[in-house]
Amino acid sequence: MMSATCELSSILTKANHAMYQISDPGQPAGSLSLGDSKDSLQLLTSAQLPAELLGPCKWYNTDPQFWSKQNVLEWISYHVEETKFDASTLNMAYCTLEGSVLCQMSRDTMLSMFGPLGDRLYHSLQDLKAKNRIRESSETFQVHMNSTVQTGQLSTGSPAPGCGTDFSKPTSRDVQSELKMMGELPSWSDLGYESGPTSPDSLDSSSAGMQNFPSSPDSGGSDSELDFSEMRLPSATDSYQEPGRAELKPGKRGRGRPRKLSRGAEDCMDTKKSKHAPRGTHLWEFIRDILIHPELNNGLMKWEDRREGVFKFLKSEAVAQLWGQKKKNSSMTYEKLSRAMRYYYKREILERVDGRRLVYKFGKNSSGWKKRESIGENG
DNA sequence: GTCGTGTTTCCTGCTT
DNA sequence: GAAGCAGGAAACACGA
Repeated sequence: MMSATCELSSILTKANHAMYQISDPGQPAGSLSLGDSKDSLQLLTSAQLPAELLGPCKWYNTDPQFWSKQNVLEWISYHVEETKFDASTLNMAYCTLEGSVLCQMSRDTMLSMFGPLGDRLYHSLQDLKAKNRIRESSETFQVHMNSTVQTGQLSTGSPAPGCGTDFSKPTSRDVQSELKMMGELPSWSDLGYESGPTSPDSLDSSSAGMQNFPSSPDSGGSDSELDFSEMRLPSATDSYQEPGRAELKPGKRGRGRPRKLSRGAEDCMDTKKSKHAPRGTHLWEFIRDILIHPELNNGLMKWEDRREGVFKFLKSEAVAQLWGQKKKNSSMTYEKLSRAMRYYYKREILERVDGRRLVYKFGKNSSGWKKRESIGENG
């Protein structure tokens, strides 16, 4: 029971990680590299994604017959999230079947395997099979049309969900150039969380070379339906001086967090804020998740004493940037992150480790980092 | 609208 | 001097 929960949680977490990956790694000097990460996680559960954003998900656009285990996992994770299904009741072995195997199953078989979720999964599978059959034939038609009429952007007329591209949104190039301006900024692809073309946005953006723009949820319900507008990185104009702040005496600012842009201005930039956005994973969970995936965290952090929950930041700023990516806050720094970490002392989620820089320890109110709790993880 | 929570931002002072 | 730590203060986002 626990293991299934943890595993699925970890899967969802990985999906979450995929979300952070916002550009192809330019591999700046000193940045992280994992080598070939093609086989690494490409999970996209899209918990908060409306169905219409799922079009570009790899599994969505692939005939279930050809689904890899990864696709199957993504698909199941998506439905788990959508239905708020208790993942602990799932047998993880069933979640990593090949698509071809899945396709041969009867409804009853799926019911017995996935319980109440089986029915939904079965119908979803049937729908997707049908959809992909239709699409294949329409694509064949479209290829023909493209070669005949060079429109550049020939609409199929019945795009997959999520195809309603807003081309006014920043493209991957925008994002990437912003990233370059920021200097080193490891993304989850750097960490091995290659999201691949599973992103709901990636379909549309593929024309701009944007294959890896994941979206998605968090393990705990995410704070985000990610899209380009939200992943926007700071431009020169973004280092905002808040209204009112400028009126303070020069050289010295007032205490406290400066006000952000006015509502109106904010809305212009970020229309999605109005939607309810469940809280994302907390910082400590984010940290924990990095730690319990040592094969993927690629030297960002390490355990000093796994049993005791003692860990160390190896690339503090990189972790902060990653956290910033997750929170869509490109100005995140280790200093700020560490302040948030220090708030955990009071709540005993973290404990102080005196005299050691960049070293923290999980406290009694944290969970999921112990080996037993993070089944399937090493470290 | 209010409140609580969980940050985020900035600061000062201290330590390594 | 730089980086990191500690913690105060205030702002902000979000859910209840």
